[in-house]
Amino acid sequence: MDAASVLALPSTRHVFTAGDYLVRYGEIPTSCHLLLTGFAQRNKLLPDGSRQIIGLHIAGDLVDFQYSLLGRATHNVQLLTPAKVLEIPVGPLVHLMRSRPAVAEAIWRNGLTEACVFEEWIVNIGRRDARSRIAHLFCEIGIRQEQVGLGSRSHFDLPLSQEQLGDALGLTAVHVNRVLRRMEAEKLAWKSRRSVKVFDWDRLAAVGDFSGDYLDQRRAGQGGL
Amino acid sequence: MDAASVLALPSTRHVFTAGDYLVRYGEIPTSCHLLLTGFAQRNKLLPDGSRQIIGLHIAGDLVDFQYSLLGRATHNVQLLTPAKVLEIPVGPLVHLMRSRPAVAEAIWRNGLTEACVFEEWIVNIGRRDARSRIAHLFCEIGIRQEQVGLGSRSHFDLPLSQEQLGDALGLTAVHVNRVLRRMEAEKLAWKSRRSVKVFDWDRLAAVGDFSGDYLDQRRAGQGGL
DNA sequence: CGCATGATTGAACCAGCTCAACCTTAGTGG
DNA sequence: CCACTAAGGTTGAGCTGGTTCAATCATGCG
Repeated sequence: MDAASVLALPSTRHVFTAGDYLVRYGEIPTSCHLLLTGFAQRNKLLPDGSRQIIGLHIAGDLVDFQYSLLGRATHNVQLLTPAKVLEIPVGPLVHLMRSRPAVAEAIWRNGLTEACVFEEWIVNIGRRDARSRIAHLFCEIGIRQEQVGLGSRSHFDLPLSQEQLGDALGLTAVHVNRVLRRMEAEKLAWKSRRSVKVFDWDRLAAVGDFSGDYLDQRRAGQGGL
Repeated sequence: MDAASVLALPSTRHVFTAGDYLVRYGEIPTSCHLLLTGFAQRNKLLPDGSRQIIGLHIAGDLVDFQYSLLGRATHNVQLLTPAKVLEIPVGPLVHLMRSRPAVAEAIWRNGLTEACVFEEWIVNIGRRDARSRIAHLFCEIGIRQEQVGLGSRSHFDLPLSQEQLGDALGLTAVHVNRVLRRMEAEKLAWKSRRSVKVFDWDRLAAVGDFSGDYLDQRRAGQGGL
């Protein structure tokens, strides 16, 4: 199994608390992180102090391998919750990928799926209103967690404050709050401190213009991947 | 040379006109495209008919290789100008990558840089106002073209209509127009039909909160890439 | 010359922001 | 077990960047 061979690499286990950094902007990375439990977030800061969250990670995600191949980190990676993390030196992982193409291709496909998520985020932030953005994000996270066996699409963890939700969606915490209240009143979905309950999945997906196709990692193309 | 070995693959040359599709949403890709001349754009359509451009390509870009490894295209790729395109079957390219790790790694690094551009787009659209968004995009395209020897950062081609500029930046054509006029009056930059003249690069970069670091492909990390 | 596409401008409107106050909740220390 | 506190949620009021709609102007092209 690919996963087993990654886990067999030299690595160290760490326990972090919410808010801890896995990677800081500008750092030269020497290792990457496999999130065993908990949630993480990648973000960039702007000169005026505002923040944009550019991606979310759930347990099982190999958080920053791709980026660790670049000379400098282009963003921060920070934990949203206490978490257990496996820290894997980049060198051995690259070596493993060279010797086992199947591993390389699995990791690569993983990166492709991530790119598809990026695309969706751009569309979401660029062209949808607040309600649709929130709905789309809820759908994405619901499906991703269902895929790895954490909760179901109708009830799953999402430990983001309204402020952080705003930072992920290009919105203000105040506005997120109002829209969340509205979505509750509409019986679409309900967000508590750390989780989401979806009352009507089909309607939520329609509101968010969500199609989960792009999250399916098993799609294989011509190239033999 | 890596580039030479890619060019030595079986491939067919095509000449397209502006607006032609290289890839359509939902298609099953069997080949990828190297843009020899001209400009291309990747986009997604929304149910209400609006469009979000999620990336721009200039001559020299291997437009959609990464995505051709997925089962179905997740977006459209369309030409902005007449263009010469090399169409390369995916199979042989994957084979080449397996037999020549250096090629694989070059292509991979290329994909990483693209991911960095994605990140910046999310930040741009999510957290910057219209003037900064436009400034940032101008800087990005200017540097990218300078890198490959097409024009200079102070004067380069950018054959996007104001409508298309809006679609790339999450704005309206009308608003793009007004902001462009303002930027001209401020002697920041001037956009004609098909090109951009930058009057004051430093100020433009400051307005767009632009740092070109992320576009540098030569950055190499620990992994030997 | 005539047409089509894109640029420009004005006016009214509104989704989302800002500012500021107040409320709730979950810890924490005693 | 309770008082205290800090972080985050909720709400109101006023404002504004960007949108919408619609008309007019420029331009390139057959």
